[in-house]
Amino acid sequence: MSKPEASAGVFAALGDPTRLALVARLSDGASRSITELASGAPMTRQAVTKHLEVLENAGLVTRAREGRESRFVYAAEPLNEARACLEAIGARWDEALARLKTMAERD
Amino acid sequence: MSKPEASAGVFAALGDPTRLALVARLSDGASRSITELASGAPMTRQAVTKHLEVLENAGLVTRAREGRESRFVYAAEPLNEARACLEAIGARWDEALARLKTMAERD
DNA sequence: GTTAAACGCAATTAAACGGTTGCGTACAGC
DNA sequence: GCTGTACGCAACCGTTTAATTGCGTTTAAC
Repeated sequence: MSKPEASAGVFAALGDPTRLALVARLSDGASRSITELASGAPMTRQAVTKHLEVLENAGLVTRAREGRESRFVYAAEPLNEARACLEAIGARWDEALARLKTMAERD
Repeated sequence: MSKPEASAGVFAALGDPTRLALVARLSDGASRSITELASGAPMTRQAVTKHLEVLENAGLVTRAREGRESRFVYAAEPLNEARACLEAIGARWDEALARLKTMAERD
């Protein structure tokens, strides 16, 4: 399982447009090399490399060295935990709304 | 609706343990003052104030001035959009898995 | 074995972040 | 009207972040 605090790291990793786009792009399950991911991005390959390292440290992505290139693959668990975290917060809110509604009807 | 890039700001706001805890705490619908939220936190009231401003700018929280105190209330929409964003990514991943499974069974 | 592609490493820079401190202001209560 | 509470503002500081640049290394391909 996961403490809510552990998800903060995942959110921080997703909290950058470039990285969020990288994750979204990789979520189709295909593995991609760094230059492949960097082509079309408005920044250097090195910058993309750093973003990928951040994602890797957050566990959102896995690196596999193949010959002369590093290929990255999406990893599902951390994002699922983050999603569960948001759903827990949303559920708490929904229950609060339900309670308010009940109290309003009780008038 | 929302562009995926818009959710990055929400993730960035949630990407700090203190702020994530604040949001979780406020998700019960109750409004709380700054000192109320700062008491028990391992930092200054000013630090908490800054975190609340970040959350407010991300739209995750709403401030209402009441007399001499600022009370903060949870706002649901941005987190729901962020949740939808994560679900979209997860769904893409699930579809990819399903495709792989189909191809494996086709052998 | 040269060459060019794909990458890693290190230094550097500007800006943003997280946090503190000090001080001034608004306001509730006696 | 005074006093103390709850804030807001602004300066400041150390650290982290995002990004660039330059250079070296590995490896595929001819």
